[in-house]
Amino acid sequence: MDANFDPLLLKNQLCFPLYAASKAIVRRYEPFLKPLGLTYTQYIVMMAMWEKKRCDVKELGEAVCLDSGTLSPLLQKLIEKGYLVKTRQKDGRYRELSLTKEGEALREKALDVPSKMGSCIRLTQEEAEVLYKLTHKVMENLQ
Amino acid sequence: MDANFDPLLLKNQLCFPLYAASKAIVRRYEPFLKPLGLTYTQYIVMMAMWEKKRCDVKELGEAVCLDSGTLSPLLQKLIEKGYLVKTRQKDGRYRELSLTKEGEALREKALDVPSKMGSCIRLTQEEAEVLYKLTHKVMENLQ
DNA sequence: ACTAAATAGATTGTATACAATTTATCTGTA
DNA sequence: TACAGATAAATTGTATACAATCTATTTAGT
Repeated sequence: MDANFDPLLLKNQLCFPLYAASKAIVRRYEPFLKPLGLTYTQYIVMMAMWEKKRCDVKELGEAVCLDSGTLSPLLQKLIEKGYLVKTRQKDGRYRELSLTKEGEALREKALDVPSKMGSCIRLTQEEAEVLYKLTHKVMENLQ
Repeated sequence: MDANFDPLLLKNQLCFPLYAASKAIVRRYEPFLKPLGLTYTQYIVMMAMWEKKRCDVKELGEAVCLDSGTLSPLLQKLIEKGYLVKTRQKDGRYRELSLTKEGEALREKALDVPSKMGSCIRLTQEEAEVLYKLTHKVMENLQ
């Protein structure tokens, strides 16, 4: 460790560019998502639902890394937009979320969002793979 | 491109793990920052101020990638905590931000935060460097 | 069956984020 | 010197995030 190394300089931070890049990317998504009537977080939730078709709030929260404090009002908005429905399950503590016809149909309109974003980000295939692996590793390793 | 490749599966997303990792890291910072009376965003702003000593709101915003809509109320909180002061400049459109004695002193208490976080994240030196470079590259390339 | 502990989801309170707008001030030009 | 346009910062409105708490329901032990 260099005696002159300042651990509190912004340019010496690892987490700050991660945080800034994440925000910049979310911001860049918005024009592609606006025509679908979705914010980025709503889009993530819809991706989880397109995959699962039906699930409870807890399972959804684990898939998208959000707690009920964030999900409850966000799901309410997706229900009001007509993309999801929420029903009570036999075990009255659970709610079952499922896609409406409109929610299913929205997937078609979203199909080209990933490739549009891909060309905005402009990483090589290899760089993207390394970044993918490292961010997953951060999530797994964090303690 | 594999015909079975589904671009909308969460596991095929590059941005989602970046977004999730960023949030997880910010969450992990909080217990280290709580004793300093700072949130993560406030800590980023204080790092910029420890480096610059004095600057206007626009320059600070560029350093930390935040706009005046986020900074105005956040700076107000740091001023109320006694870490910063804000004064009018000759050009009345500008405000000069500067550190108070307490703001300067806070830096000493923050010195071990980076190493504490480093051991939470548990990447090798090389992995950290690659991640650092790739997140910077994303910021530069994004268009 | 009764009830304490556990669990799922909702609510509350605080703090970001950021687009869009507003306000205050300054600058360039006729 | 007016004054239109530009610029910095603040405000407004909407949407997250998340810790902490609350409510409804179920489960386990007796």
